[in-house]
Amino acid sequence: MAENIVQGLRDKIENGIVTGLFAPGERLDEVQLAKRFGVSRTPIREVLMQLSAIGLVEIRPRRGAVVVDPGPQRIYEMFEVMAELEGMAGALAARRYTEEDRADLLAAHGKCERSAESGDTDAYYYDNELFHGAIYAASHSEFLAEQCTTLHRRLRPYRRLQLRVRNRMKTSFSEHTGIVEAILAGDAEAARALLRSHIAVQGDRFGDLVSTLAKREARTA
Amino acid sequence: MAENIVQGLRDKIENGIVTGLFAPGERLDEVQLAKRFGVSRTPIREVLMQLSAIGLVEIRPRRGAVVVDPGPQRIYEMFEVMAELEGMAGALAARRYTEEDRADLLAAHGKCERSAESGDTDAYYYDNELFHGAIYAASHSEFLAEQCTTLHRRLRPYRRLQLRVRNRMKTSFSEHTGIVEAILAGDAEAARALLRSHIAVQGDRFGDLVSTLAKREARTA
DNA sequence: ATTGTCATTCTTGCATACAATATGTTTGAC
DNA sequence: GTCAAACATATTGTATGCAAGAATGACAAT
Repeated sequence: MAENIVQGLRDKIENGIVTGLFAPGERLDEVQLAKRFGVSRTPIREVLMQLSAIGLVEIRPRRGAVVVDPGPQRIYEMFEVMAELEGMAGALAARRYTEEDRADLLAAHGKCERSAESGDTDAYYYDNELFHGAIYAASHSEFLAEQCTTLHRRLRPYRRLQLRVRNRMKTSFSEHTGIVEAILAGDAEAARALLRSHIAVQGDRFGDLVSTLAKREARTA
Repeated sequence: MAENIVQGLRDKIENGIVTGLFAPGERLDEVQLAKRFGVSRTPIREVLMQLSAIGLVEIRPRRGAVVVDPGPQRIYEMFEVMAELEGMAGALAARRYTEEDRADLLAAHGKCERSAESGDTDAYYYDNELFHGAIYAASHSEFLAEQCTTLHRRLRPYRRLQLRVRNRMKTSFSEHTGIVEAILAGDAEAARALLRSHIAVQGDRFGDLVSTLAKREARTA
């Protein structure tokens, strides 16, 4: 019974938020959650504080915790920052990647190819995470990798929504190919530019995102 | 007696870490802190978890919390990311600033000028924060501003050290001038480049940082 | 009928008690 | 004399209890 309880709970609740089990705006009652998971309120509180620090929930003094519901504007901003950080990771990776990094990157890219062809969005979603993780690792900046991973996690639900847009998966994969080429060619600025536009929610994609959000909003209301 | 207790404690302990009252690597004993601040262990634990989520302390299961001691490598990486984010904020600010932003930026710049001339590093440190805050605000990206502010806080102790290096304050101020000009001219890429090199710990400055860190290390040991 | 106020209830926030684990020290055996 | 094992102690992790504040509902007054 190490702190595993808290850790496990954190993952469960975080996952619940990410997958929509806990809807944005929903109130997270401490005793309810405690009963639900068969623990006391203390670990629940600690989990909620952690999630609050990450920005997934908001704790209003004396008024409990609610799942944060970032508006389209804020989600756009988050993607904007993510694009910049990923671009940076790509640029660093292009300059610093080792043989090992190269192998990992190609392996992840291969996995993405297979799941893209099979049309399995869930598989692609997972392999896509691997792919981006490989880039973070190749940047050889631990801090940057952590920042990217954290943001990636926070954006998880919205990325998932985006994959649903028609053809987004195939497009995404073909963008990956260009990114891999740029990195392996050691072209830092090309890698940066390609990753930026790969992540950024630009043009039509912003509209797609907003409308998908609206749909989900309607469903939960 | 709202959640002020936890909030107040968080500021106190965070500040203690930042100012060196709690040295890097120091163990943070829950009962000691509880006695010291006249509260029970519960709020202390909550504070420690929050600081852990921010990355200021590390909590090892069953082994307590210690003040994180990032090595030079990691500190360098943090500045690297900060440089990129500030550059981004500057670029956005150049495109989006309003009349109000312009006034705030110039005001902050003026304050920096006065404290730089007076040679007061503490005053300059504070005004410098205002200056950068004005840029974040002008970027009109709340999320980016939050990220920048958080990182800025984490890097606080090292920035302070840097100001001690001879002439750094004057150099910093003259760099500010260029940044202001680029932003107000609406030149996004110039603003980005100038801010990047303003923040980045490049060339000699990395050596300065490491040696200053080593000095401090020796002092606390 | 609507609105304002008061009271009750529910929930959070802090403290304290209890349980479990890790670490350090001591003792015994080889 | 040294190493290992066991026990004791100290410290973290979890539960529960108690108090204070906020939300909700009811009742009364306009």
